[in-house]
Amino acid sequence: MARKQAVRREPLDPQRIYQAALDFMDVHGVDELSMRKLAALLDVDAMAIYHHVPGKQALLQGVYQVVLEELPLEEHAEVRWQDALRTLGMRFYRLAQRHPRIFPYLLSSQYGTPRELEIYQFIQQALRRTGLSDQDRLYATRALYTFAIGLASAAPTGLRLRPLYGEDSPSQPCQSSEDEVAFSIDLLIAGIERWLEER
Amino acid sequence: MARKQAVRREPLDPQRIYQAALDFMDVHGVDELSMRKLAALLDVDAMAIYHHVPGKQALLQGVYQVVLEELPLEEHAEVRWQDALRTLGMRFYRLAQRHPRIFPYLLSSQYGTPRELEIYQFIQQALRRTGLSDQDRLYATRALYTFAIGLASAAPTGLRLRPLYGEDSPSQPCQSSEDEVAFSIDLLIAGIERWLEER
DNA sequence: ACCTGAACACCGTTCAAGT
DNA sequence: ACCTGAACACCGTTCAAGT
Repeated sequence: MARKQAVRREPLDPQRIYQAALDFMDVHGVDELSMRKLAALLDVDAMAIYHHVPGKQALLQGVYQVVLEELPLEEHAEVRWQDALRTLGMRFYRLAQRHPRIFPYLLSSQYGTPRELEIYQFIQQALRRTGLSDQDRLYATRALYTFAIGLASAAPTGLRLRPLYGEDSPSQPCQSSEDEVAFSIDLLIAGIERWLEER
Repeated sequence: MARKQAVRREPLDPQRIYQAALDFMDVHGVDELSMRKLAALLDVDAMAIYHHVPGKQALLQGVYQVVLEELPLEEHAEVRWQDALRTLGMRFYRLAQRHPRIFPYLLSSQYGTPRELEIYQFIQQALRRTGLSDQDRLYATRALYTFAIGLASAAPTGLRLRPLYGEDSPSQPCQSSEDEVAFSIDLLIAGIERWLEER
């Protein structure tokens, strides 16, 4: 007991709190998390957390930021914009798949994180190489970003239609796959290419 | 007081409960809703609701279904698939705009409603007219549906990036518009058309 | 500086009881 | 059949106090 207290005495910073919350939610789901349980997990009084994180909303935002930081964003400028976007999309999909219980929920919590902005700018940057007009590039960026949000929200649970189909309709779409996501991204890229040809 | 009780004595059915919850959440947001407040709104003891709706999760699902039923789905078979999809997309966008406080949240509540399935099948039906293979049509349907979810989740709040930009960057994307959504949908449609040309 | 503990104003939900 | 009211096991958060 006294031993346990002695073992862990780093003084509880935001990163450690976010990480513990993330780990817990990955296992138990978003609804199960409470400030009190999280505190117990960190071996600390419930209210200690409030000295490092302003409240629950901020906690969830912090977790979201931590998750998004798992997404690699190095830019290789020599790469075709099509490949840059395809890679980003697939990575984003895999990230959402790694955290299926929390991604849809975090997306709904209205306020963005800095990392989200970086992703947005990455897309914008890649599209700069297409020669689209400013207006069209803005629109295309948002189309891609919107799609990514849909992907994160829907992919983990197979488009949320699982409970509506009977078990016995194997041809129905109950699992998303890498193939499918690649197809979707290519659809958007092909749309942009066609727009470029016709402009 | 006794008068008030006399005025409203229809005996409280699920539809009326869902509608009251929807109206409340449109004004006050999702987080503000509680079973107790909803009961007060319906002029009823808190626990009366449980005789018509199994619990809060079911309540939210019911509300989601009610909202989605606002989306018109009549099929005009003679219309080009491109136009059918464009119309559906724009209507879905406008619906999300009419309920900006609740759409992103309802999307995150994991389990689908029957109406969601109908929308999915509407898309599938429209794409049947393209001549895509079964596999490709399935993929394309899901790409479009995924995009719709992103739209509903992101559009109401301007892609959730608002707080990340300074007030003073007018060129930045803080409002989605009909134009922009139309552009996005056309991008996906163009992608499908190109796929058809190349197959 | 960092953490604690009691307290406040709520929750969703169960269950026995009322009419 | 439909509703009520008390009770249970929780919440997030505030605030004064401890070390």
